[in-house]
Order: sequence, then C-alpha cells, then structure tokens
Amino acid sequence: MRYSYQRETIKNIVLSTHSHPTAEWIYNETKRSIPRISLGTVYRNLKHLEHEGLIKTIHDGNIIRYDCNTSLHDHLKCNVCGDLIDINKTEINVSKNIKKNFNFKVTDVEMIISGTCQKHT
Amino acid sequence: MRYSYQRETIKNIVLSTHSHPTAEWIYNETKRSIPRISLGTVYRNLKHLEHEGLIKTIHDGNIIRYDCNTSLHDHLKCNVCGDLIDINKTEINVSKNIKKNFNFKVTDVEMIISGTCQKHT
DNA sequence: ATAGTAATAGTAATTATTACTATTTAATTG
DNA sequence: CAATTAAATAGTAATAATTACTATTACTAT
Repeated sequence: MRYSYQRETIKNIVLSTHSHPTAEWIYNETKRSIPRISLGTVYRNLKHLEHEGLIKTIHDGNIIRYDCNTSLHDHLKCNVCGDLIDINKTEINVSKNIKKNFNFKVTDVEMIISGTCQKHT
Repeated sequence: MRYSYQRETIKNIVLSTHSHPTAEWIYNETKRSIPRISLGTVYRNLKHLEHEGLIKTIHDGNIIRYDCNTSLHDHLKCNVCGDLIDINKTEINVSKNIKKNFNFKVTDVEMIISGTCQKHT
C-alpha cells in the first residue's frame, strides 16, 4: 500500500470521531484540508481502511456508516434523532451456537436495535 | 384501504415464498400475471403490506428484502451464495436489558449473522 | 533524475428507491 | 344504474448513494 496524503487525512478524520459518519460527511470534513479531494477517493480509501481492519462499516437502513470502534459491539439506533449509540456485545457466544446448530461459519454479527433514546422521554 | 388487483397479486406472491425476495424479483414475478404493472406500484404496495404488518423488511447490506415471516427471528447470511436463512431469535430478553441499562425503548431488533453456509464446506 | 505504476480528480454510469402526473378504476351515492 | 369522487395505477422523471472510467498526478525503487 503506497502512501497517500489523502488516505492519511481521511484515516485521521474517521479515527477521530465516534459519530459513525457517512461517506458524505467524511468527504466534507476532508475537503476542509484538501478542497479538491474527490468523493471517489473517499470511498476508495474507506474501503482500503476497512480492508486493513482499521475501521468497520455499519449498515444503517440503506446507507453505510463508518465506525472507528473495531471492537465487538452493537448499536442502538434512535428512530427520532437518528443517533447510533455503541453498546457492548449482548450475545458473545452466538457464533458457537450457530456453528453447532446450523453448520454455519460465522465471520460477522451485525445487530441494530431500533427504538427511542432517552433524549425523547 | 381500497381493493386493488395489483396489491392482491403482490401480496400473494410475497406470502408464497420464503426466499426473502427483493422488490425487483417481486416486480418480475408480478409481471407474469400483470405485464403492465409498474415498479412504483410494487414499491408502494410493499410499503402498505409492511404497514399492515403482513410482511417485514430486511436490510441486507444496502438493499431491502421482504419477508413473509413476521415472527421474531434473525437471519444467517451466507457471503458465498448470498442466501438468507431464518433462525429463531437467539436473544429474547435483549429489549428488557437495553431498556434497563440505556433507558432506550426498543421497537425492533435486526440482526444479520454473516459467514459461510453448509453448502460450501 | 527517471521510469513505472499506484492513486487521484473529475466526471459519467449504475442501482435502488422515491416522486410526479395524467389516466384509470373501485367504491359511494342519488 | 349512471354519475361522482378520490384512491390507485402506469409510465416516466428525479434522487441518492455508490461504483466505474480515464487522463493526469505523484509516490517510490532503481
């Protein structure tokens, strides 16, 4: 992987927020230091960073968000404000049971719990 | 809700398969009996059927699939063949714990477990 | 310093979904 | 039963997120 200033900048931006940003948000942030950056460059580098295991993707409805928290965790999604809240994995041994019962080799578990967060009570 | 032959046909098609079809697939199936049906009609009626609680949506990556199984269950997604396999809810009391620990009112839990299914071992 | 090639910018294309509008059709009423 | 009304449709256009393409730029090894 050859060095690129664009990728380094994108990496720093994504790793410095816990807000589960979209590609569009990251694009706009990156433009602040690299005004001529291309949206394609952002997408390409986010893929690279994911491949390297530095970030993870979250499928939030039908848009993709990026998460600098690569540890095992799930998300609470508030239907009112749209916020995604990190929570610890609620079911650690899901893989083992699935493997046993379905002969299915688990590589990833993605859980999104929707509802209303405490801000709207 | 006024009767429509289109909606009735779409409903029967979705309720008669467990293959978690996409809107496109449902559109093509429906065209076999209603050749001039519009894709917009399919989307609109799938929304209606979901609203009535007759079907559920599954967010598979960034496309939407439709599921006639409205009971509480999760999905195994095979990364090789793309198949979605129904499994019973692995964590029934997730809502209660989340409610308690995060003051978050859960309305839906969507979990997709990715990996490799038994067909590829 | 140069050559080679990976990465980029800018733009076009693609895919899934939603919006729009003139026309059709189901249901209601006199 | 014919006329009225409004919901639903067909066909098309628009939108949004993402990917593909290509000429140019810029890292890096020699």
